[in-house]
Amino acid sequence: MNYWLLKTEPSSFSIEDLAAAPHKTTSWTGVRNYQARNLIRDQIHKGDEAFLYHSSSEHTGIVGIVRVVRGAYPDPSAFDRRDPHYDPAGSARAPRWYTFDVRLARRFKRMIGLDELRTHAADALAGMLLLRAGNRLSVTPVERAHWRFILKLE
DNA sequence: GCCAACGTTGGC
DNA sequence: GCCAACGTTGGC
Repeated sequence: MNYWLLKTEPSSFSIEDLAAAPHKTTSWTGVRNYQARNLIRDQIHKGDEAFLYHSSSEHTGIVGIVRVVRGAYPDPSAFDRRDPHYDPAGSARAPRWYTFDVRLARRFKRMIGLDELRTHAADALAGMLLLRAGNRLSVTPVERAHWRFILKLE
């Protein structure tokens, strides 16, 4: 089983939105970055767990945990002309973009802020991709040791 | 294949 | 809103 970190902008989709969704489940659509696509398509599997991270907001940080309930399948939003993430380059036969489904496992009692995570960047969380300067990848793997350490911060 | 221009991400 | 860091595009 693998661990991940998924970024979302709470102004467009927050953990509150996920909590209110049917079955507390959503499909993680709209990823249009090849590196993230490859992770989704090749490495994210049913049963994996991921931190949910709120980015681009007043308070940025990890707000909870989701579980992958369905592995990769072609992202339908890429085939929808009216969708802002529509991409005519793909086809049903040769899909370019993938999605997967997650269900809310639990919300943290408190947000573990980016600033707090950074205080451990040189030791316990050394090498964590989220903390690397200039990292913009919306889907990143999380090392098991980092995962455990962050859980203890809560 | 190079690289400048452009668009996006995301912290601040 | 600013801007640094990236990724993508497209001319050559």
